[in-house]
Amino acid sequence: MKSETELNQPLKRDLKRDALKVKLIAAAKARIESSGLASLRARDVTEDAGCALGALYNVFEDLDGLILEVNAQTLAALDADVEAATTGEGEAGERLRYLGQRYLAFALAHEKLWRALFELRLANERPLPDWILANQAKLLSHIAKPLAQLQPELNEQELMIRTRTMFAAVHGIVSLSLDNRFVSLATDTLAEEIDRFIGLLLKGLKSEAR
Amino acid sequence: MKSETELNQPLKRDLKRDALKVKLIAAAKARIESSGLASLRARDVTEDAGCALGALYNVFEDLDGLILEVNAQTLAALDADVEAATTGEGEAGERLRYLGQRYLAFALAHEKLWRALFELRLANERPLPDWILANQAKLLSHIAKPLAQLQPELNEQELMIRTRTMFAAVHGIVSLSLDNRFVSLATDTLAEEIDRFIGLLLKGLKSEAR
DNA sequence: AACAGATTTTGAACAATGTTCAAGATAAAT
DNA sequence: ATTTATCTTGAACATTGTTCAAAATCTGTT
Repeated sequence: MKSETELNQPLKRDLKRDALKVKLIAAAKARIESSGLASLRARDVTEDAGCALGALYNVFEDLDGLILEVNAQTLAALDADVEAATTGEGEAGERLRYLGQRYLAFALAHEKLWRALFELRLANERPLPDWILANQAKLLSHIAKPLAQLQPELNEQELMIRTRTMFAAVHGIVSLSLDNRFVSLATDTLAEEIDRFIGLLLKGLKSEAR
Repeated sequence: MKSETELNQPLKRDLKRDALKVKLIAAAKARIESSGLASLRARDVTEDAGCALGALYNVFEDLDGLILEVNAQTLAALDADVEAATTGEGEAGERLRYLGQRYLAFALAHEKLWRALFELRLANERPLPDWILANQAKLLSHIAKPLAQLQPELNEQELMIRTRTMFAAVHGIVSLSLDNRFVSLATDTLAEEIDRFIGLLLKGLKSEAR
């Protein structure tokens, strides 16, 4: 009635459900990648995935739920991309500069998916799910590690705040540039500018440290 | 046929048209201020302004056109607010720190209107109108002036880029903080964090200069 | 195998919303 | 006053996210 015998193999129903979930996420990701989040349509996605319109609402709470899954994958990809920048050896400042370049490179290479991370606004103040917050925290930890080396006197709370500030600053530069808001810039000039900017912060930190 | 006599007083038609424009902008501004850009509705605005739904499309190209006007007013208000930070005397670095505080204060005081500046995404890559770009340039000039004093060796092009970078960084910090307002810092901690951050940049600049 | 109960799938229908347009109202020019 | 140009109106249209009742499918039991 409620489930199969105690030690259970997956039900066929659940397999289909999972398969559909995967197909829907893939379809949504492809759509966002090529046309951007703003033009994502429930009908397009379900057609691409080969299911009925209503099926989306069996598998996800709503369209936002589906988008969140795409964003989770994007965050995971960004994390993998950035991992190399902190695992490598090298001086902490160098690693931070490299992180900045990686972040810019990812944003340029997957612009529409990357933008979707920040464009999604959940309705009625619905909070982000925990697993997305955890992914974000993991990303920030890649900045926190070298920063902690540069500023060993910071306690955990302070380190978190400085980390977030540093990320937000670089993100702001990348974001505003790709928006073409205010002023626009060639991409290699942008890379240089970010490197110079992080270098400036590092100089500031060093002159603070002594 | 096409217009009244050569030296013309304003036509009654144009007066009405202008009055309607003003009322629509005021209504849209009030709606955004209280509920945010995302929940702005053409029907709400026209009802508030006391005109028919279709009238909006006589006066503006579309709803985005109306929003652009609200954003223009917000930019103008921000400009007025920030003006004091650069006209006052004081060392250039001090002025930049003060600018950061002003920017944060404005964002906090007019959060929804301020967010609308960046949330508006024009359809099909329609470019921002020139008069909005000019407003933005004027704002940036308030940063450029003290920055030029600190880095007199920069040519105009470089100065513009550095200015934009500095704005984008501070904007990123403010923006991300207000986005995560559940997890975020208390507003006075944020103010301190921004001041410290700008101070760090200034330290970097000084150690560069020598 | 066959049946009954539970679950899922489907797509038509609904509600919300930006935009258009033809007809009536108003203003301008003659 | 009459004609011509323009504006105003709100019903109608197109697009979209979401729901729901009926049909299809799956699961456990006999």
